[in-house]
Amino acid sequence: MQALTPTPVRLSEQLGESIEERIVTGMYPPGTRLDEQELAESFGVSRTPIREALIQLASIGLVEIRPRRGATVPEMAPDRLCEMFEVMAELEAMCGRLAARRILPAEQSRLLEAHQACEAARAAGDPDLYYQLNEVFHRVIYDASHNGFLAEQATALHRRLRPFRRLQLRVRNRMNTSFSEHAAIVDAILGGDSDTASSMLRAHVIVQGERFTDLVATLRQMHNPPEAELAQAGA
Amino acid sequence: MQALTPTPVRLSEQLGESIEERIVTGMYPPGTRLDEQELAESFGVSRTPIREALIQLASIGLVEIRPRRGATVPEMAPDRLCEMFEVMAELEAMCGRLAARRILPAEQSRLLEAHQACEAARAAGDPDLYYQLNEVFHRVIYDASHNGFLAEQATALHRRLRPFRRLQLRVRNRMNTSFSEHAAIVDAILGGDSDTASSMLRAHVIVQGERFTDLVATLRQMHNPPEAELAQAGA
DNA sequence: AAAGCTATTCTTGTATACACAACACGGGTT
DNA sequence: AACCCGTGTTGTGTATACAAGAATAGCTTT
Repeated sequence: MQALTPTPVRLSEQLGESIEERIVTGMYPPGTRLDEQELAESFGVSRTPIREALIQLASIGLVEIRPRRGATVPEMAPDRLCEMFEVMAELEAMCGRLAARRILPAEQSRLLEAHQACEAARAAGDPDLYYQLNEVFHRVIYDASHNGFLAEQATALHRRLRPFRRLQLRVRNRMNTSFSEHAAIVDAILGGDSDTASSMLRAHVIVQGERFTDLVATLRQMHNPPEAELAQAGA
Repeated sequence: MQALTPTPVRLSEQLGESIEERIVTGMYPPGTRLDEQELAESFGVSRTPIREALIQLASIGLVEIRPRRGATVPEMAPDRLCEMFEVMAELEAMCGRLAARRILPAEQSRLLEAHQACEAARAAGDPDLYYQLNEVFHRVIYDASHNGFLAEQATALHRRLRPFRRLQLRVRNRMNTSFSEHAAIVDAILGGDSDTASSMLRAHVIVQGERFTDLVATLRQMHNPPEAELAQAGA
């Protein structure tokens, strides 16, 4: 049946990514019931690969499956989200600490490039572009830690927090402060100062999870699909 | 068909745990091909729940699924294992740091109880019992961090490293050194010294991942199912 | 005899069918 | 009128059937 692609890979894998996309973009806000039949029809496949995708997403924590009661998008309590940011901060700090000690010349170049790319986006005042390049920047640091498992864990959690980060980039002039923090982080890593790199990265991430009120506002915004944002951009 | 229980929970869930058990106990050593039909017959169920269990295990990293080529128990390269211990050490350190600041009176009691239970096992020279109580000890610290997400992550990784930890408890007098390290950790946490708690826990875990030769030996032992152990227990 | 190609077989991936539990709705009773 | 119980419907959980790709073995050819 294959409604999506000539399927060189597992269909359930692709479905998982599609469903994940629908969750993190807010198309399926927290609390949504994920009916297997509906999803199956929506994707033009049978229930089997849908189930497999849901199980996979459930084991990452992106959906919640209760026996005989189906799958739902879990409600992210604000404190839960803070916990996740707290862990993210520590993972990033660890990446920075290791990267400062282990980074290779080629990676140093990549780090500088990523940083300069962010600068361009900041100067242009483009939050969406900055958001995208910011991901690259952090990913370079993950890889420079030379701990593949750590990099995987960090990437996974980063992806899961993606929607929240993204919305927070629009508050105040977060983009500018974020960029100046990046500069200090680059200095510390390139200078081999692992302690500074570590603590700066921790602080860089934690600020996003610390502002409770911002966070709650962000969550509310996710529940009501971003009409305000669209209106803002459109008018 | 339900060969296992009157199934109050998902069958694939239980099958996943059973298969996980077979993997971590060495019944399915790294590199083993996990044939869906064989597993299905072995458990007296159809392929469907087996597939779901395998997918779930794959998303935790406990098995590896390559499209159209089936599931296998991944070969754990020693450096990969070191990476995992490095991350585990950092998670434990974070738990300790937070626990030292946030632990409640009731949890303080539980920590002391767990520690004293370990002491009993150490005095009795029972590595298996010590191993078990050691898990409880660490779990108390995870919970005392009052970061549920962190506790989940730490528990998951701990489980995944279980078989390696377990075998390493038998080398030298690891049990005794482990216990004295525990004592210092308890002091630091109860004394509210988060920095000490953090660095002691980091060191406590990292030693297990640092000794490359021990680790390689452990891996080899996993490939040749533990006949020595069985003979020891049987005779 | 060795190498390459083809056919067969075995296993995974997907679809469909069936069973059973949970929820909803309606009728009866207190 | 409100609450309880039974029945119907909906949707999950498991089994089975079918299709397609990958591995293998046998055959042909050089």
